[in-house]
Amino acid sequence: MCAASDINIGLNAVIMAVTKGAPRVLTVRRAALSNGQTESFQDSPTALPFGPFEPERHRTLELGLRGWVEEQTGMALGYVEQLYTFADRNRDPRELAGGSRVVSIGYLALVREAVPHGADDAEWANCYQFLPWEDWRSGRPSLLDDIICPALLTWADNANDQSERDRRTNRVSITFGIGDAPWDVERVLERYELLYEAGLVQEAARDSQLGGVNEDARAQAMDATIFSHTGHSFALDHRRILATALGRVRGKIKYRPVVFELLAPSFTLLNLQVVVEALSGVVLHKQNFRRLVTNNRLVEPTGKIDSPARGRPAAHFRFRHEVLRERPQPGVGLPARQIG
Amino acid sequence: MCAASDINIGLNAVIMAVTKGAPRVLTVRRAALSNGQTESFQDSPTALPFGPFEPERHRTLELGLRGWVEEQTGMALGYVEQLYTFADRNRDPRELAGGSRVVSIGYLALVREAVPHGADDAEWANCYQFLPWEDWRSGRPSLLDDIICPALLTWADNANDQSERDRRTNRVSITFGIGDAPWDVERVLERYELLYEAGLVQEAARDSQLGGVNEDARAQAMDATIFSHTGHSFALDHRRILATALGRVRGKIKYRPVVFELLAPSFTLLNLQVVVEALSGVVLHKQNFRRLVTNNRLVEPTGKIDSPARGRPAAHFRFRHEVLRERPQPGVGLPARQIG
DNA sequence: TTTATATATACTCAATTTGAGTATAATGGA
DNA sequence: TCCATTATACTCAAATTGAGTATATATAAA
Repeated sequence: MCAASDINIGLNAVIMAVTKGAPRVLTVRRAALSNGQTESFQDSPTALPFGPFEPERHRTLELGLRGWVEEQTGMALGYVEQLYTFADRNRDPRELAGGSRVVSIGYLALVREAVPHGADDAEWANCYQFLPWEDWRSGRPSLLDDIICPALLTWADNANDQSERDRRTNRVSITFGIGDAPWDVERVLERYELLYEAGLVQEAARDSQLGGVNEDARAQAMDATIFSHTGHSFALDHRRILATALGRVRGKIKYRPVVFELLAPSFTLLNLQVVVEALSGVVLHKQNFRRLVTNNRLVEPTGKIDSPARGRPAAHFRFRHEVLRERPQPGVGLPARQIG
Repeated sequence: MCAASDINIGLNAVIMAVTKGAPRVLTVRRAALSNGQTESFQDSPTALPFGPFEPERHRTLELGLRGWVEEQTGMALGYVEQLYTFADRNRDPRELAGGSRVVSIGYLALVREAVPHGADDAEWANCYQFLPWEDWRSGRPSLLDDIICPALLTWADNANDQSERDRRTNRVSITFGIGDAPWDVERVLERYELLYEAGLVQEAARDSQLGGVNEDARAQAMDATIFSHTGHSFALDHRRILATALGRVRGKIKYRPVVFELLAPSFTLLNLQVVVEALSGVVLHKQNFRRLVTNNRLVEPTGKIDSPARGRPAAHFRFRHEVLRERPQPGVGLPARQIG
C-alpha cells in the first residue's frame, strides 16, 4: 500500500435535478484549504459539494457521501451511483501546499430540486453553463463550428509527426461528430477531456501552472479569449466529474428507469419528455416518444388530468414499478427528431 | 480530508482473456500482510493481481496500474478501464491488524492470453469457477433451481416484517430471473451482492467474523455446505470485483467494439461468436450473429481462409476501425438462441 | 467412390420495431 | 366563433429481428 502520508480522499457529489427544462447541478462556493479543511468565500470558484471520507464514521463510501451531503445541505439523497475515481497529478493546488495527492471519488445523485438548507452558499446551476456544446435542443450549437472544432483541428495539426496528427484528427472527428461521424450524446467526458488536452478550457491553463506536463495546454492557453466561449470552469477537477455524470446519466436513461427519480410521482408524458430531452440534449419526436413509453408499459395512467394554461389537458401517469420484473432493461430510448 | 493515517489505496486488476471457449482471469496466490506488503504462499487464497498506488511515481491511477502489472507479470496492457472503488468495512483483514481502512479500486483489462512471466504464482482461471450460476451456455444451470433460488427465497422469508419480506422476494426475483422476470446477463454484480448479503458465499461467513454487521450472513452461514456449490472464493473483495468486471464487459460489448481486444487481428466469425458467447454466458443464433456483424460492417474479410480439422473452411475477418466514424455505438448485440 | 458428419454461408419470411408523418380531439382566449 | 396550442390516435413504409430452410465445402469413414 502507499505510504499513508501522501493520500487524501475526497468524495464529490454531482447532485442533479431537472427544472424548467434544464438539467441543474447543485454547486457551492468554497475554497479548499491546504490543511484539508474547507471554508466559504464569496469569491471562491464554483465547486461541487465535496467532503472527506471518514473511515471511522462510515461503513461504506456511499454512506459517507450521504452522511455529509445531508449534514451540509439538509438533503436526504435517494438515487445515488458512483461515477469514477480520479487521482491525476496537478489537478489540485492542495498537492503543492501539503505535498499529498488527492484521490477524488465522484458520485451522481438524482433528486427533485429542493431548496438546500444549512448551506447558504449552495446554488442550482444549469449544467450547460459548464458544457455549452452539449445542448443541441435548438440545433447544433454554432459554438462548435465557430470556435471549438477549428481550434481542435488546429491542435491536431500542430502535432509533431504525421501519425500523431492523423490520430488526433481522427479522435477529434469521432468525439465531436465531424464529417460523416454522428454526434454521440453519451461522449460527454471524452469531449471535455479532449478540450482539456488541447488546452481549450480554463482548467488546462490553470493546471499547467501547477506543473502540468501538457505542452499543448501551455502553448495554446496563451490565447485565453477562447475560454470565454468554452463554458464556466469549476474548481479542481469538478468539471470533469460533471461531464462524467452527464454522460453517465445520458447512457443510463436508455436502459434503466432512472428518469423517474427526477420527476414527481405523478407527471404528464410531456413532463417526462422534457426531462429526457434536457438530459440528453436533443429533442425527441413526441408521438414516437409517447408510443415508446406507453407500449413498453413503463408508465400507467393515474386518472388525474392536468389543467394547463393553454391547450388540451394532459393525462397524468406514474412509473409502473412492475416493469422491472417484465423487461430486462427498461428505459426510454431516444427517438430523436430531425431539426430543420 | 481524512486523517491521513487511516487509509490505504490498492489497485486491483481483472486481467481477462478468452481462450478455449471460456472467459479467463489472471489470478495470483499471495497473502496480503498487515504491514501493507505482500508475499507469495502456496496456500494463500486466490487473489487478483493487486498493488499499491504510488503517488510519487505515477501521474494517474491507470498509469500506476499499468506500471506494476508490467513489473509483476511482464504484460503490457492494452485496453484498460476503471470499474469501481470499494471501501467497505470488514472486507479486509488488514484493517484489524493495522487499523487502517483499505480503499480498493478495481480495473478491467482485456488481453489476448499470454504466459505471464516474472510471476511464478500467476495462473489463468475460468471466471465461471467463481461465478458458476452465470454460465447459461448449456441451458439454465441446475444449480439455480436446486440450491441458489430456494436458499434466497428462504432468506427473503426470514426477514422480520412483511414489507421487508416482500422487498426481498421482489429483489431476488428480478435479480435472478425467477417467475416472469427474464435473466439479465448484465446483473452479475447484483447477483453476487445478493448472495453475499444472504450469506450464501464463503466471503460472507469469513467477513462476518471480522465484525460484519450482517445478521443473515452470521445465521445462515452455519450451513456451510452451501459454499461448496456457490463457486470458489477469492481473497478480500476480489470476487466482487470480478463480478463487476464480468457485468461491465457483458454490457459493453453491446455498444463498443471491445471484443476485438480479446481476439487475434485476423479471426473467423465463429471465433468472434465464441468469444461473445463466453463472455455473455449465453449461446447465440449463428446466422443472425453473422448477419449482424457483417451488415453493420463491423468487420471486413482479410481474404485469408481458415483450414479447420473438419467442415467447410471459414473466411478470416478483421475489425473495421472505420466503423467508429460511421456508427455512434458499434458493438455486437446479442441475438440469443432458444435452448431446447 | 460414396456417404456421413461437420461447418460455413446464403437466403426466406413473418413479426416487430422504428421513423416520420397525418389526422383528430380538447382546451382557453381573441 | 375561430384560432392557437397542446394531447392523443392512427397510418404506413422502412428497417430490424427471430427463427428458420437451403446450399456449399470441407474431412473421415464405409
